[in-house]
Amino acid sequence: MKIKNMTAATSPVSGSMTSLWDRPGYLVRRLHQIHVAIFLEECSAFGITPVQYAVMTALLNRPNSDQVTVASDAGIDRTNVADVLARLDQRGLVARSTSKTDRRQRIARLTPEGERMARDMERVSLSAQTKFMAPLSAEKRTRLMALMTELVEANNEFSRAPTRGSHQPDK
Amino acid sequence: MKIKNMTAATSPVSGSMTSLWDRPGYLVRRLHQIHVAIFLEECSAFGITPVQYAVMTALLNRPNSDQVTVASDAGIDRTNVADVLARLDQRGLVARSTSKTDRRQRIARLTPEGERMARDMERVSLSAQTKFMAPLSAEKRTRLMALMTELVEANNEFSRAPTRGSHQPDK
DNA sequence: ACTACTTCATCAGTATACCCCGTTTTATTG
DNA sequence: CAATAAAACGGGGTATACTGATGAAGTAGT
Repeated sequence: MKIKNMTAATSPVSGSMTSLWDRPGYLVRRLHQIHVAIFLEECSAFGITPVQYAVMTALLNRPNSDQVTVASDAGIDRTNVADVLARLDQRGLVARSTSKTDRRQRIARLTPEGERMARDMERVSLSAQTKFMAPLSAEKRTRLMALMTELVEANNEFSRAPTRGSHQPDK
Repeated sequence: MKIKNMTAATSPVSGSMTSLWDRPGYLVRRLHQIHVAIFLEECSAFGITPVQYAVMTALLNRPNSDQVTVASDAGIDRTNVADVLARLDQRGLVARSTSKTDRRQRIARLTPEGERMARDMERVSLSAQTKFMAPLSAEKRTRLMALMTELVEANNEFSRAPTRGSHQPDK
């Protein structure tokens, strides 16, 4: 095909010529896009999306959580969690009930099938990670993970889905 | 606030206890989430989303492109570009017409208002970038950008919206 | 106890992002 | 040149992600 460097030829633009590739937001969006594509391909046998898997993992680590807790644990918007849980419920992977101590809360937990599937998916989830990070050397992978973690932690408050909990015992 | 390390206390889970924070996909998703939130806040006066801004930038750099070219330049799915262009068209920021040389193609270009807004947005776009990357030192910012660029380039093929062009004259 | 505030959930609405499928138009090939 | 392949677009469908509003249930202040 060879369509290379034709921007300069066809662009009558004057000054800045800002490339999208210089923008962190563009790179982050593309990275997200790529990861979702790889994850869906690797996990096509399960028909589970990355967000659904995050929710299932959150419920695996802390069963019987209300929706706010799940949202916080999984880093997902409150409103969205309800939709995701409804889909998982409909597939029989999650069960929901009203809390007895606080009748506002809806408590969610994995069904036996859901728990089994969550554990089974660990393998393909790992292979998706591996495939995603494969182009980088081991050292670069470690550095990237550290930088992303630092940036997410520092900017946590800006998201509508801030995690209130701890992923680490906090040194 | 101080809600720390309550996972271990409430989780009856046995073996693996995989934290979401160890998964690159989770970090990438959160990073994307956070960036969108910051961008929308900084650019609230314009009412433009990150994707819409990417499309406008693509049209600024290469006017009169068909939708496939815009999709490739902006790193967006083909189907999605049509929706975004329709919204920008409706707001009078973009004009569309059928190509004379290939009647399958719909050619898009910025209107004068669209071009003015795209240029005006450069300032707020930059401040959104700055705010997003602020928690990292200058050196770390550079490293992160380099790592993300490398990973996007290497994994470009896996995305549904691979860029066919070049952001660099290629070496 | 009554009011005011907060919290949890839900609904409606918008935008992104992708899929599959079908139609039209162009390009290719036997 | 006709049959076939390929490309561009659109429609229909699903899932994520967030805003704003509403209502229900719990908490706190007076």
